Amino acid sequence: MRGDPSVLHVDLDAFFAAVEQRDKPSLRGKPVVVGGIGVRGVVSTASYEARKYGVRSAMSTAEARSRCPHAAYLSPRFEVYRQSSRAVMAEMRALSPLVEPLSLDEAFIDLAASGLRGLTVDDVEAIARDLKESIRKVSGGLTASVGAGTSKLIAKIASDLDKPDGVVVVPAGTEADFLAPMQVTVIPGVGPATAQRLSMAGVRTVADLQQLDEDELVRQIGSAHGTSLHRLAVAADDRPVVSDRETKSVSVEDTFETDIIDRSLLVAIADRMSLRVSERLRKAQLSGRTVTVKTRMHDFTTHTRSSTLAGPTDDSRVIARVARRLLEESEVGGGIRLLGVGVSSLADWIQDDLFTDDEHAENPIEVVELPARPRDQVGFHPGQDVAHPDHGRGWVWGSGRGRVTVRFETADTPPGPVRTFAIDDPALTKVRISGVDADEEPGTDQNVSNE
DNA sequence: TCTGGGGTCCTAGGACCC
DNA sequence: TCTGGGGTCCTAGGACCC
Repeated sequence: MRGDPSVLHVDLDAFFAAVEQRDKPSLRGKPVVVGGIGVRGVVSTASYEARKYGVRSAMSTAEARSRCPHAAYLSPRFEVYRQSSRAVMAEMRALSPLVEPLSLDEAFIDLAASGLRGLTVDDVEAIARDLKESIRKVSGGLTASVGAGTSKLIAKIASDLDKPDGVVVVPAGTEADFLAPMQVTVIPGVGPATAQRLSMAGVRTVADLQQLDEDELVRQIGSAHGTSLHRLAVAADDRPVVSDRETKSVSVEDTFETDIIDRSLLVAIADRMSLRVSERLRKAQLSGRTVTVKTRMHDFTTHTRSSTLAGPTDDSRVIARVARRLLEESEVGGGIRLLGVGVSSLADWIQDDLFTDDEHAENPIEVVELPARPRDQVGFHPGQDVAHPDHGRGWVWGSGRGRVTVRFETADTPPGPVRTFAIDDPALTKVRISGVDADEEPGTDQNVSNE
């Protein structure tokens, strides 16, 4: 354990909402809620003005609306948040080369890695205030809260104590006493289920936890969790700050406004998800061997099915074909509220031409507009790709009674808006996307281990 | 007014191998 | 011919985080 409080945890205050208030002056000083705005939406971030009404992260947007009807409800603009996040992280890296981002709005900084030694509480406070000032400058006025201590655990907990816009430095040597009076749930990793188990053993505060025998703790909550929690309770935390953590999985999922029973629609959605997963793998220069399909039923029970290939792939057609097979094996029952496709067992190298298709690798998605002949307008089926001059590219969600419903994709909110057209609307043209076409049999079966 | 989307890590059982 | 023990891989599910 280090002797000075040289681990910093930086947390941007109400990040998504703060960015929206920064960019739209009319929202400043007013309640702002960023998250899913549909019927099954959930709050990502509430501004401090909205929190006064009891609006919280992870709350359903419906509940947020009933608590604070006059707030502004906004869909997240991830690309904008990513830009600000990059600028803020760059300021942190100017302070120390060892920065570990935890999400867009949070990171650890190890000051020892920049050669600073024997830092006093005053030194660290001054560094933290300078950092907050430079963050404010590069981000157009965003505030951050900073915690500092001799370990990640202490820094993380400290950053939460004086939000927003605060600085809390915990002196070396005072860590166990600092933690003792707090609820066990302040320790990251102790959620509702663990708290419930601990409570049955009479443990509510960290002080209670400090008294508990390690063997007893392991019996209550399992070996890995018990051992680490026993150490964290007495502030024995030597986890290093690690930059460049490797990605372990890439996935896409979507909760539908209403449950879906139609298997052909589910297949069309799974194909698109496979395409998006493939695009993200390629962008990150990754490939993976295990494809997982996730389904959430109407009653919220969640199932996963996975299949591991003989070698890694980033090919949308291979991913889609495995996803389809896994989906076929999945129960649809009374309807599915969520579908997801993911790839894991990642390698940072890509299986070469032995198994993948050259032409496809170079042209992962190609959009070809077909001429709009009247007879092309009939026979829209779920998943059929279409284009519209005013709305861009989209795909058929459903059709019937002379109308066709199209879902348009936008860069920031992938499920995109849904619009309905007359089935003979000449502006709506059919489009073909190569890549995951149901009728193309790619014939790379040797890639699938258990076929 | 029911519960997002992107992840990480852990557990447990079965297959399979030595 | 009644029965081992360890290691690794795969699958499924669950807890947790932001």
